[in-house]
Amino acid sequence: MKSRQVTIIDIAKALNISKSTVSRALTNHPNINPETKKAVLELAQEMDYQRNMLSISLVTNKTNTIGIIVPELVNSYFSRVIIGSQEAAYRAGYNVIICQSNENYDQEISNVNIMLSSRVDGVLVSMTKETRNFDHLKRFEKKGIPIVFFNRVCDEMIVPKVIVDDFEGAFKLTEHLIEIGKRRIAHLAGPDNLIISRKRKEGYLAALKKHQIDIDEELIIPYDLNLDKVKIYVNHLINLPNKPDAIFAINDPTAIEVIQILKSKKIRIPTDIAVAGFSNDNYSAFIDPPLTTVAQPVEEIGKVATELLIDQINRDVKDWKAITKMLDTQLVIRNSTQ
Amino acid sequence: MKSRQVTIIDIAKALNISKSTVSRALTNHPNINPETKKAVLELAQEMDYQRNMLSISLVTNKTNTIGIIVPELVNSYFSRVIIGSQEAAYRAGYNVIICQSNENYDQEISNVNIMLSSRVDGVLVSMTKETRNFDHLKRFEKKGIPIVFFNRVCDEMIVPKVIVDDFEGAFKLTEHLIEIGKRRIAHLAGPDNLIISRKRKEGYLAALKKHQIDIDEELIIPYDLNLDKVKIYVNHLINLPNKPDAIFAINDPTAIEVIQILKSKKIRIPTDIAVAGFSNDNYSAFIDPPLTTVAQPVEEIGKVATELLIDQINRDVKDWKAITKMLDTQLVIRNSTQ
DNA sequence: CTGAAATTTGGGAACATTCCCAATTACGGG
DNA sequence: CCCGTAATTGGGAATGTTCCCAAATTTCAG
Repeated sequence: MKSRQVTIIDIAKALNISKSTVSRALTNHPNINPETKKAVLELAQEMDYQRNMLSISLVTNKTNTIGIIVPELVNSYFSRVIIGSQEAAYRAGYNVIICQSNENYDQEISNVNIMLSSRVDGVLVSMTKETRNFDHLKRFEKKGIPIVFFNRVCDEMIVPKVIVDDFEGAFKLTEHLIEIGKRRIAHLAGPDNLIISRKRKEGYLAALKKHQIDIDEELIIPYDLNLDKVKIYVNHLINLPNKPDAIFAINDPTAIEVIQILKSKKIRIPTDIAVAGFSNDNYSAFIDPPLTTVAQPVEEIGKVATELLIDQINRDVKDWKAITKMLDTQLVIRNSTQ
Repeated sequence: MKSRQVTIIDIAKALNISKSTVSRALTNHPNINPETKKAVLELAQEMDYQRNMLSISLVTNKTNTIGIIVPELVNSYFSRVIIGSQEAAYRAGYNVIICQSNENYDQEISNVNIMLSSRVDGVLVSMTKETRNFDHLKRFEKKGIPIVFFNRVCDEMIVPKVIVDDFEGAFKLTEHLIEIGKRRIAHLAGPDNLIISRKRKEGYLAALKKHQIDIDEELIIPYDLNLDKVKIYVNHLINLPNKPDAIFAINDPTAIEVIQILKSKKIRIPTDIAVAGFSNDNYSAFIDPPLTTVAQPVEEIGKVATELLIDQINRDVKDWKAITKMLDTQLVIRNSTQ
């Protein structure tokens, strides 16, 4: 049971002045006698007054808070995006509230409601892997609350988006695998409704095509990003009559899981099977063998998305701009492929 | 520029009833005609009404929000605590706002102000490594806002705390190093003002004493947790005339850094020098060689701390209870020591 | 039918603040 | 010393909601 906090009215009464004057003193308003201001400031300090953002937000219709909706936090990718975002937000005087959808569509809807009732000034969203209907996200637009997508973006909505060049990253990576002599390159692909999954797969296919390697559908496994299933897929792949000599996983956690499984079966990496991931998560360099992957500027994504969002917040609805920023990736070659 | 949102008054006007009635319909108040309620609910849905938590919090003097102040987020330890906390908070109907102090005392003070002006119902705090004065944290207590410490706790304040048995963890770990035949065990210790640093060091010393190994002060290096300095200390240690045969680092990130440095110098782990850490961060199992460490139930810490906090929030100030929960650790032996 | 009780509704204060407009006070030139 | 202007202050509406109390309406026993 929180006790009542000090208000400007308490200060006003104590100094026998009006709350308007106290408000002016506290907000650097020009129309105030410096002496009065000094007295107010001193008493405020002494009483340990803290302004109540709730009422300020209520009257100004601005909370200086942005919301972030991510599928999960255990994944280091989203944590890092949040770190980048928080920093940019903090610098611009914004707070951040974070909601996890746990890759669950209904929870994403409930997250939207939380953001709406908290009256955030804008939201950053990366959708769940099961989101196929976007009505809940369109509610932000309808209410004039800017939304910016990152990573898992929504094609249907014309709003700012921050992504990386997934096609090119996957292309470079696959080409690298070909260059080291691999020919039967398997791909643990992501769910087809996510644009990043499709782009990465397209990059993979384009590289094979360029090097005139026949596409073997058997080597392309659509996978729902549930790590528990990786074992099944890897087992399936290595028991194929014509088994792969490389596995390109949709992301680093998956690739690391693949490595663990291959190691447990005494399959040599990369001699027997090379393994590569995507994202360059912060421990990918340390695992054994170190993982070849495609680095994304993850914190940068959070930062850019947040800056885009705050810019949007400061515009009038009719001046909203739907820029899509595509950031570059970088191939990071480590021992899992050489 | 956010546009005006739908309010209960809009609904009231549309249905030609009073805002009180609308409020009752929306809050499951018993004194309302079911028909009226149905009409209100339907219209609210249709107009996409979302209650304004700002005004609700203002009148109820309750935000259903807890604040978390942590030194940093890059560290996987704190991220994991937050995951545990968020889950427990969410289940109890609380939102979470997170502030990073970046291990900086002044920023911690500013974080306190943010929490105070956001009128959080309670706070979870893990202090910076430089915090030696606690006046800013005592302000919460003075204002009747419950505070719960975890990991880096404050001795001076009699409030709930959640810690792990650092002494015992360090003791078991050091004993393990002794059992595998190591005698000159170095310790990269944390800052002395942090209780966890002291406890871990005491555990280390107690194990040496139990096995009648002389304490060599030269092997105990107080270190400020700034990873960049690890290289200097490791270099110093391996250039000692009587160099160590094991290094026990205060935490996993430090231990991993130590491993990288030793590997770069072609020092064999664990044959020449064994390495151990503390926390069992989520990638410690994957590095090469896999790191021996002391596992803490990190998510559990966040969960327990949050539950303690919410319990405290629901009590009257005079019924506050200052329980300290000590959770158990577990020695995880991996190849970096065998 | 009547009147009392029960149900349902409305009005308005309260929450802490900002901001506009009006009122008061201070200042300075003639 | 007076009056116009500038500086400073106060009053009160507004923000969106809850909740108390009173008013209105309905229900039903007699």
